[in-house]
Amino acid sequence: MDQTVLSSQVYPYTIQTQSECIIVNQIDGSSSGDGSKPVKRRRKRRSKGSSSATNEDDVRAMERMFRKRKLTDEQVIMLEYSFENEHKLESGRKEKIAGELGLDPRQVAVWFQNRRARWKNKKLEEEYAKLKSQHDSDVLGQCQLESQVIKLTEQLSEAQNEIRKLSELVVVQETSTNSSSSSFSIEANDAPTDFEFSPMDTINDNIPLYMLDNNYYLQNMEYWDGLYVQF
DNA sequence: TTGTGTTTTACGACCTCC
DNA sequence: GGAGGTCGTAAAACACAA
Repeated sequence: MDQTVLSSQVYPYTIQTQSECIIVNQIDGSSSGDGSKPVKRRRKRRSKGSSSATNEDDVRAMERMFRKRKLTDEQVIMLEYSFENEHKLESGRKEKIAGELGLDPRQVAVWFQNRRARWKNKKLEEEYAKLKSQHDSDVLGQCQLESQVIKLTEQLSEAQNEIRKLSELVVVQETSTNSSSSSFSIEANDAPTDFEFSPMDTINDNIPLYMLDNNYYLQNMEYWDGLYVQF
């Protein structure tokens, strides 16, 4: 840890302390200057723009870098409290907070910038979780609907098979009946509407037949594939 | 103790607004 | 043009498992 810098908890750090720090590290790179743990020499930040930095710029950058240290719990609590009230930081407020907490206004500004970034990330995570939950729920609903479709399709298929069997049975009955004295037809080209049936006859004494338009129909019939068939 | 992952502090580059 | 914003990133500080 950078003990030389961290020993000063209140901004501004003395230039002397910072300079000592810089000098010690520039000369040695392995000592903090106070006999404590070695201080890692910080890598110079890469520059996106022009690389024509002067030595003065380097020194200033080093001084700025060596200011870094953790804020105290009290400072963080007060900053959080302030952030709760207002996420933006106008100039007067920044100066006021900095004065109250003994921080550099620049530190307050940076803290708010970082805090806004964290807040935004948190919001994004919450939004993502919400959307994911909704999506999962939708997928589940879709699965349920699809299984329902499969089930109903199977039922429909079974019903169609049943209809086909009964249709064939009716045709067989018709054929056998036609060979005897009574004759009737179950065929129809159009579905009759608004009619009333009354039992007129039976097939094999147990299937009732109904008369309409001089044709015989079975009980519980439905129009199916050009025929009236019973269910 | 050390390696590693996460959080915090700080900065540069770039953008917008007044 | 300056102040203050976001974004991306460096590096210290910290937590924690091995």
